[in-house]
Amino acid sequence: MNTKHEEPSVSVDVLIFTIQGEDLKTILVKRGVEPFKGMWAIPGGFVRSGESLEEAAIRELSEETGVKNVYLEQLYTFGDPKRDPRTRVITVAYFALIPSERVKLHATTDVSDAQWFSVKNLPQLAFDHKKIIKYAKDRIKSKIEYTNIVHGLLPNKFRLSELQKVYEVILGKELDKRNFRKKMISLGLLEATGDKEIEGAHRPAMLYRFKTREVVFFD
Amino acid sequence: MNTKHEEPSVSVDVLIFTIQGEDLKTILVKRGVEPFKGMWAIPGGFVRSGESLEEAAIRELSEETGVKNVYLEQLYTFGDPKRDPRTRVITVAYFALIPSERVKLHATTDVSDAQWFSVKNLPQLAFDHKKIIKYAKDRIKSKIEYTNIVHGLLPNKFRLSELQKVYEVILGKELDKRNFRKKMISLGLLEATGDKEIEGAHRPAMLYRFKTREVVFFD
DNA sequence: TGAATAGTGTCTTTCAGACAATATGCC
DNA sequence: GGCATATTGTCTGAAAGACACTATTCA
Repeated sequence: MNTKHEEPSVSVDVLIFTIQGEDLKTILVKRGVEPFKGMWAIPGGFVRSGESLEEAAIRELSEETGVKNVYLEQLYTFGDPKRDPRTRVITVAYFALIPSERVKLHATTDVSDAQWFSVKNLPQLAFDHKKIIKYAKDRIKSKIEYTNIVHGLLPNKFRLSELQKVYEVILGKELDKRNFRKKMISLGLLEATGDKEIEGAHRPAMLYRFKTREVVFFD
Repeated sequence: MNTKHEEPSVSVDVLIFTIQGEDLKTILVKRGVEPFKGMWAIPGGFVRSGESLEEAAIRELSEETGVKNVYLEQLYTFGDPKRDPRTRVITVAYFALIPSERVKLHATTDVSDAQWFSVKNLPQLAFDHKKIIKYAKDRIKSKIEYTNIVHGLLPNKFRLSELQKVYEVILGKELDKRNFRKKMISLGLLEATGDKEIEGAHRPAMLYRFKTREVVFFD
């Protein structure tokens, strides 16, 4: 039997998400090299010899944004032989969630530009990256319904109305305030900090935090 | 910046599951080559140059069992640099579900043996395969709760009591017959075939089938 | 008629969802 | 006092879960 295999290259792509205002946004980089030179793409790079896939993802994330210690999850591995028109590249996609306050961008050497884009309004994308982003959106959308991963998108302390807004943006629909708060409190994953946030000419809000930043499944 | 990357090898491992009696079982092969020669392992092999990951998984599945057209899903990609003690191998794990009636085994060239094992009673395994099997069990366990993938473990027509047994084996607990049937029927995914199965000295059971073998999410 | 599995209904509790008024702080 | 956001409870309907008896077939 033929067990020959020409070795494919393996890359890691990292979808970096945050919430800004009414939008779920993701970082795209303008490619400085062929193929698809000049087009927008998900940040990524090849896996180095000593590093694990997750380490590679953390490295890419750090190169792109400088942030560390954020929520990171393996999404899916895309390996269609024609997804890169030149050579065989299998890519392991990860997604990261970062709080909007920590949003910065680093310029890196092999990209001529990097920018946040609303996922509702994406440019034309290199490779199969459109499909990958859709896959990530679907994963996040379903997973905030039965886990606490939303903590990745929020600062340590937050108002319940901020939390609700994140859900509304990701689910793409408005939620009832009373039912939302009742549900969130009853899950037992939040604790009131005792602090209040004074933000304007109105009643200040109690600040909450997640008891744990570990992933908890509920339902 | 150093973008050098020594190319890792990429393999596809396929966890093949079925229900037999009271057990969830999976196929393991005895390795005929180093590393871990003589130990049991999940069937797998290297991805060939022209084929997609899923095609590679289908090929492995077919080599191992001869079955085609079964439920197949990408599980996770394992890429720790030390998971293979000799060379760098990144493996994309898939799992397949096959109905117990279609259980057969093919001997293949690079294994000296292949056998079904209850996942409750596994031998020592090569590589990180113990972890991979646990990951698959957890995925199946959670996914039968909100999708119809259980159809992959059943023949076309089946008794509701068979269906219930599959759930009980995978979830590891007994279920109430009346509530189970009420729930299954109410999901609207089943249809009565009109046929009955006569099996012994007792009332024959109505046979049902899934309206579709596509994956349907519920809840 | 006995053995074995199939098939069925009610009650209670829990959770989701609709819905609106009062509270607090700053200006 | 006016403005802006925070905070809170009730009712209803749907679904989950506990629970036991009758039906059918064959030996």
